Amino acid sequence: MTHVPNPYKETTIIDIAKELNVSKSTVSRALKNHRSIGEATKKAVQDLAKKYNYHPNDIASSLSKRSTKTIGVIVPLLSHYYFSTVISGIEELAYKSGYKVIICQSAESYEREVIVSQTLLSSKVDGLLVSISRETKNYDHFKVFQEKNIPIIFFDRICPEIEASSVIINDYQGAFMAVEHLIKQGCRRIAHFAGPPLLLISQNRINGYKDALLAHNIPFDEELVIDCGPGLEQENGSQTAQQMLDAGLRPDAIFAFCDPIAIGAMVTLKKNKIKIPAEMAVVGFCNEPMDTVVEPPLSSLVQPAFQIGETAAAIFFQHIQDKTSPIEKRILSTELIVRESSLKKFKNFCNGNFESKKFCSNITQPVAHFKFFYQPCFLRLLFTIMVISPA
Amino acid sequence: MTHVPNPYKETTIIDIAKELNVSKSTVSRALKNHRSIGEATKKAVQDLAKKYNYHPNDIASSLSKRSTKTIGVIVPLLSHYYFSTVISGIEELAYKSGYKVIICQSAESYEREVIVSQTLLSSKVDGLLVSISRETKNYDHFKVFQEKNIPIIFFDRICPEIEASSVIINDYQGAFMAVEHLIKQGCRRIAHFAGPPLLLISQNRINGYKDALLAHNIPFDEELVIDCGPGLEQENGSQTAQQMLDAGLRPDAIFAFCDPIAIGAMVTLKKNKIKIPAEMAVVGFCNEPMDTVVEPPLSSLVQPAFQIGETAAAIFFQHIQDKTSPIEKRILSTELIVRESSLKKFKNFCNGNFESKKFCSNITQPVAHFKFFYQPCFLRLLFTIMVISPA
DNA sequence: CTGAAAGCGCTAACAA
DNA sequence: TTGTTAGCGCTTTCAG
Repeated sequence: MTHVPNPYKETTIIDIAKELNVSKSTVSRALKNHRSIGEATKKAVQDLAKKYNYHPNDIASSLSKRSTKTIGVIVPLLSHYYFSTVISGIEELAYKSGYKVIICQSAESYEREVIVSQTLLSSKVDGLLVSISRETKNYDHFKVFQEKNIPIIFFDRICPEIEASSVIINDYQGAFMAVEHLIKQGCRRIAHFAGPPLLLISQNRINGYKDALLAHNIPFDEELVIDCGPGLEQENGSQTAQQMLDAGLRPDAIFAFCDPIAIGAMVTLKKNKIKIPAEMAVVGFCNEPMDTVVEPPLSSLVQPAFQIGETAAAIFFQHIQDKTSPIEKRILSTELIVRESSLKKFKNFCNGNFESKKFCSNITQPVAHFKFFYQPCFLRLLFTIMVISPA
Repeated sequence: MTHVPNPYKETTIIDIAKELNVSKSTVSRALKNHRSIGEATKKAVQDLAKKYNYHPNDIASSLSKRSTKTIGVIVPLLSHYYFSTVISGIEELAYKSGYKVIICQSAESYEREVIVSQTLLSSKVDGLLVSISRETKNYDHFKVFQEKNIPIIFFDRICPEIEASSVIINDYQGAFMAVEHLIKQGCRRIAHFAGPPLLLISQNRINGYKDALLAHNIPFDEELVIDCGPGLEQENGSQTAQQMLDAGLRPDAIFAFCDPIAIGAMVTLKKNKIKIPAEMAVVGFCNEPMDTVVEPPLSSLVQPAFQIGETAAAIFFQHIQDKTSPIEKRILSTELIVRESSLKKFKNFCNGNFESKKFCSNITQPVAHFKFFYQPCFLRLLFTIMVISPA
């Protein structure tokens, strides 16, 4: 009597085994092309699997292998270009290695971060890649992973308290370059629209900002470091800029924690008829696509999102391939993209080669090559500069 | 002799059961607060679980319950604001119901779409939410889900061949409204930068475009429907616009398939010193944040991404709660947001109330209320209009 | 080259 | 209120 698979039930290796009068181990092996299985049975099994539209049950396999081939990812917000691009980078590598990716958002909430990390723990992810929420200051929910020997890699917004692998960019250097660039443009009172104070990246950027001033003998003015409050969106930048103006502050440049804030600030400045960059230059951070759309185009620092994702994933694979592989802290260098929003003097930029060293005099780390990333912007820039600020 | 849990092994309900001299079923029940368990044992179990840092193994539970409490999502690209926002909507509902979300990108590739859907099948997702890739024309990989009674809900880019639930916006109506609006602005030669031809949304938008022309006795000119080639990015819009100009075509308006294309086109127009909207008006589709940043701000049609995600998830929950619940095809209405890029005549917009009926004369579906969505843009618009095109 | 059997950790029907 | 037992579908040692 032939075995008829129940149409309301998924076909399993047992169904195939019965039909072929072999054991389920044989089927299991045949299905994954195990070399110790005879060609004939192998083919028979595979054909029947196809015929019955068999799909392996990864859940069962995970349970028995004690590995889910899944990477958990926690980001603050998915709808930020930066984070979704990081995820693409992670996914790309994961995909190539046959890993799945479960993505969770903390929505910038500590509480939710704890909950989703617990979910991920229960889902038995093989590893965790995280960029922490801006509220997080207790890290116990991450320590659990380490106790269970689940590799955890932080990216961008890393965790200061935990000894774990991480991949970040050189925020200090980026901020330093941006501010030094502004100084070379002739700016002397440079405001910084700062990021969420708990985040290391915010602190590093402030430090880069301060040190660049210091390096150029410009006194640091506490008043010019302005907190943008909670939120990293355009409206926060707009509000902060308005508050600044209302307070009678008139810096000649703004270095913003991130691009949306910079763009929001630009909106306010334009509304107040302040000329950018002539009266106030602006530099952002992240080099988001929007930067080339706003007018004038926004100078910014590259955060190689895709590469950051890839790197984080690569470190994860390293850890699971070699359980003893040491913690790795990767620091990617950043790059300053100069666009019109911060370009007061035209002459500096005409001679083709830029001395990157000049831009980063007292940074020990290797310096990113200073170059024009987006060709067309240079052309447009020529044009616009000559028309708008003939200086 | 007390049972000492192996530190190299996760604590399981068995460990707890042994230590407490109860059965593992009791532990299992106590852990989920089953009412038939005595308060005393319940507390003992829960305390010990905490002490041992017990975390349930969802894999085992899934296997035994034959449900993973997981929703699979396939989107073309994560790094599009639209899709990541849809996912946020899905996640929000999923999260509230204790469901996980596995997100996959097809990267606009048919081949990859097939592979990830197979992965999701093997992962035993309880349901699948999909927006298909622009290459997809064979749908067998989705039919498998239906054969296995796994609910599948398409959103935005739905699947014409499969009888499944779906949530889309009224693309036809949106296109109609956009084009009618342009006509009311005095435009007579309106070009359409069309989307990927395989997608239903592209076709619907073309139809809306055609019918609006028809309704206003403007002859349809094949030449003015321009394919943007593969890719929905800014550069595609730029190139297409340049090709159009090079071909000697000078429409007085462009209605683009999506915002990045519209913005790309605007860049080219500006480069060619064509005044927007005076010489050429532009309307996009999706109402992305960038629209308010570009100059002049871009008119567009709202695609309520978050709500689309929520709705798709809601339909999924409906399906799993009631296996027999019928297929549901939800059509959300869209809304035209008028900004400066398409506002040639000021007078039309001064009297407070807009007659939405006028804007959608021959559409049977209920019409979205035509209103200003983004207040500040109206103010800025007043200002700019008066300065730039005093008409 | 193939099979038997013992799990992986949890659930749930049935029994007590 | 609690325990017994039989799985869920697959992997993997060990034995043939």
